[in-house]
Amino acid sequence: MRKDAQQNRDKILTAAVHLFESQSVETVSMKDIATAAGIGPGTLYRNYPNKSALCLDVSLVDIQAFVDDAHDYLAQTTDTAIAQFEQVLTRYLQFRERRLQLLASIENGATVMATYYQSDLYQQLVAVFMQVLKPLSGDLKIGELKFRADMLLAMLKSNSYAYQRQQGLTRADLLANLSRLMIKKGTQN
Amino acid sequence: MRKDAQQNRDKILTAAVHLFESQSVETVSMKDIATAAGIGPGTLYRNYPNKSALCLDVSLVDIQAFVDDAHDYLAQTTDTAIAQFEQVLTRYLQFRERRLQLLASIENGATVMATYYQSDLYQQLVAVFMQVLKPLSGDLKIGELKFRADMLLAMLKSNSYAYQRQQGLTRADLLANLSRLMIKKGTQN
DNA sequence: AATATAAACGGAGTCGGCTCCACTTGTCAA
DNA sequence: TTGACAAGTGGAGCCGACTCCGTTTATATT
Repeated sequence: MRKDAQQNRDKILTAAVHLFESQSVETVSMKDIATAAGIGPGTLYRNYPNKSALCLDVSLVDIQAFVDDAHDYLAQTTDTAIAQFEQVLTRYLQFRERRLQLLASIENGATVMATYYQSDLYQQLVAVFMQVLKPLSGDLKIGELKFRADMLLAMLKSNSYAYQRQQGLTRADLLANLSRLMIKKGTQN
Repeated sequence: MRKDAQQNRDKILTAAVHLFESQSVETVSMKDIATAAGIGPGTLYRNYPNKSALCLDVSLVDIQAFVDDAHDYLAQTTDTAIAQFEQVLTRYLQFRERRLQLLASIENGATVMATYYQSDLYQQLVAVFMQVLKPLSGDLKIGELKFRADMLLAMLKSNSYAYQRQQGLTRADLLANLSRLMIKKGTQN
């Protein structure tokens, strides 16, 4: 990779982060980002095939931070299995709310999501949820556990928001419902 | 409503259905539809605020057909509860595959989805799944049952496709995983 | 039938995502 | 150092979703 190309990549990311901080993601156009980075639209698009991909790259660090935070928490906690599940879920929901717009933009991009699902980071995310689901679920084959973690992440996507839309379903209700669903009686903690 | 306005509404729907049959939904532009219907873009957009809304209207009849079909099946079946659950889910997945493109377009429109969730039709859809989930789940409060039905629908949305992306998860696997999750031992059938 | 008017029309125009390609520049071999 | 060329650039331009508004028309009233 040429040195100037690397510099441009950095400039894009910095510009995008700044713009996304000062305006809503939707109202920031790709042209705005290119201009702020001091480059042309063509260059922007050679680095990122579409807006969703750029949003994903901007968010990567935050997603990784969530995963790391969850690992730290799980490494040192003495909470019950249920409390761990609820704790991790709560943090995930908080993270999602903080990055609502970026995540919505990412999740609307079908091709971007397809590659994201293949990524190591997404597998780490799944692994975190598998870890907290495992003690709740009795003895489950690994594939089944993975399925449940995957399902959880799918239903919490921004375009779903089962719990937000269903008027009057609070986060506490969501947690309670999910716990009840995932817990096999007699096997927790 | 003026008579000519009603006629235009009909023409739009007919034109849209025809075009969606002969090309992919994505490649049909709103202008194409307007032209085929013999009206201007302005008129099209007065009837449907966006493409997603039009796609939803085109799909309404199919969704209703699925609901009716499921009701008919449930009214006359003697299958076990598990078989009923799998039967209804299978038909739903088949319906979704048949209308993949339309549903994807609908589900990408956040505002359209928000109103769809409020609609009677969506409530009917939820009710169908509540009906097949109920005998699997032991005694659940109505709210909890509704939550699970909602969750199911959310995870099966086109932009999720948990099962398709997770390479090598067949429809049979999906059914098996969901059954295992939803069945409370000792209460099925 | 004539008229007033609200309802509806349609197409020119805006805006944003994205592409294409003629041009520039960093790099490396000689 | 210089020349060749792959790598990279940037902006004009396309296309499609969606809006705005001056014009037309159905219909209710007289």
